[in-house]
Amino acid sequence: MDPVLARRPRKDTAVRREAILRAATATFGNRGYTKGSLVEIAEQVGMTHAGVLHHFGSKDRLLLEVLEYRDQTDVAHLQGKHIPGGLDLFRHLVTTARLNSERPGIVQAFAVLSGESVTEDHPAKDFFRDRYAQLRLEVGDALREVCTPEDQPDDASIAAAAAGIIAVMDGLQVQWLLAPGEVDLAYNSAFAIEALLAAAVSGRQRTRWLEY
Amino acid sequence: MDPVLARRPRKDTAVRREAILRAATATFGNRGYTKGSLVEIAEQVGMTHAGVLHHFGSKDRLLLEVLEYRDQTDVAHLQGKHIPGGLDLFRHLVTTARLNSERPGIVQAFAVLSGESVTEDHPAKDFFRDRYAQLRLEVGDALREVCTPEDQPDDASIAAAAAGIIAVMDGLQVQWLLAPGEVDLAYNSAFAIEALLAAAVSGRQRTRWLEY
DNA sequence: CCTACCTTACTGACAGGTCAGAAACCAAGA
DNA sequence: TCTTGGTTTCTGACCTGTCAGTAAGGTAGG
Repeated sequence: MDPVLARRPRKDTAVRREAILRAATATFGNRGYTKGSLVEIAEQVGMTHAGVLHHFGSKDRLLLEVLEYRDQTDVAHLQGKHIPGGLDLFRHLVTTARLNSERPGIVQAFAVLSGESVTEDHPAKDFFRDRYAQLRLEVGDALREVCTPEDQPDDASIAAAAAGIIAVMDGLQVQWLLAPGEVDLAYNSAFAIEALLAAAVSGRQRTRWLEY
Repeated sequence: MDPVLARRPRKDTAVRREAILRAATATFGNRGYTKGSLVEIAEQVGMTHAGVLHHFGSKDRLLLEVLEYRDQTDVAHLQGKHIPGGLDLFRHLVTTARLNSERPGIVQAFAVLSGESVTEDHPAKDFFRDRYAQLRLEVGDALREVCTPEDQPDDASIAAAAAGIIAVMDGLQVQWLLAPGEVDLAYNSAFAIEALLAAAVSGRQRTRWLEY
């Protein structure tokens, strides 16, 4: 028996699995991972929950595939499928914020799941830890790229600004999801990113307001 | 029968209820509200889960009392039990961030619960919506107070800076909980607060890096 | 003909909530 | 002081519902 010919999926299986991933994104966003049930996900694609388990094995694995699928489709719309560097990265972040304000479903899923991920033994804990670590590195590199080589900020400022930029985007999403009419996600994100960018770049000559 | 004399609690009931609230804070922080069970909370105070329900009526009501209890004890350590205004408010925020880095339990509870609160029909949704709305107002007022009366920033900048300051503190907490060794909660919070403060105050004469 | 796909049927675990009653408590009356 | 009666506190048993996961079987595609 040919092991390559064996266990090959049927032709529209990929489509079916994508439908499940989208349904799971919606359900995990609306209800959270713990409360979101496989039955609810399965119903959206006209299946029983056992059918979903056939495709993904377990609820944990489904969650991880949902997160990877989101990351993958997020980069897909970028030209070159590659996150830019330097100032372009910050322009990309602002564009992403604007784009996000048109798709509350995905934003909600990520906001809910990243919050849940800090609980004990959460299946997405490693995913978010690694994701944040990588994002901090990329944003930090972009910050250094923006500065002139002879006037580089110290490492602490770079690290603080990078973590802050990522943090403010996440935090604004939660406030926006709770009160969409009161919080302008795109504008506020842009404002905060620029503020942190300026603080890191202007470096030592900026005026100090607080002692810390 | 005198309705005042009737239904009076016993003398150490308040102590018992506080113990339950602390246990619930720990459990909701570690497991989340949905996954955290009344049985686990009850065990920490040497009770059955029916005993907990006797005191708080339902799991939802317990959660709300936990949140109020946290807010209450948070203001208690302030002199005058009153959140300051002007520059003192931002100093208070930095102090709170430093304090928070010594009590991961409470930070975790708030991070997890605020994330969960954006899900459908979550019992803490109103709490967090109202809390953020009030915080934005207070921070916004403090920002205006810091500026000179003749050079007030526009409303959009005030709103963006206020929401951003709150957002960055929340977002940093999540990153810190996931990787305490890699993220300096206190320093990064102070850096971001100062950056946003500077951006709002310096107003129109600041250099622009991004178009938005 | 083999196997991917999916259903039906089922299990065991665990959840929050209800209820009757035991026990400790506490104020008021004798 | 002793008793009495109502009340708070809390348990143990139980109910109903939900959940992820498993097993077995059928069907149809390749």
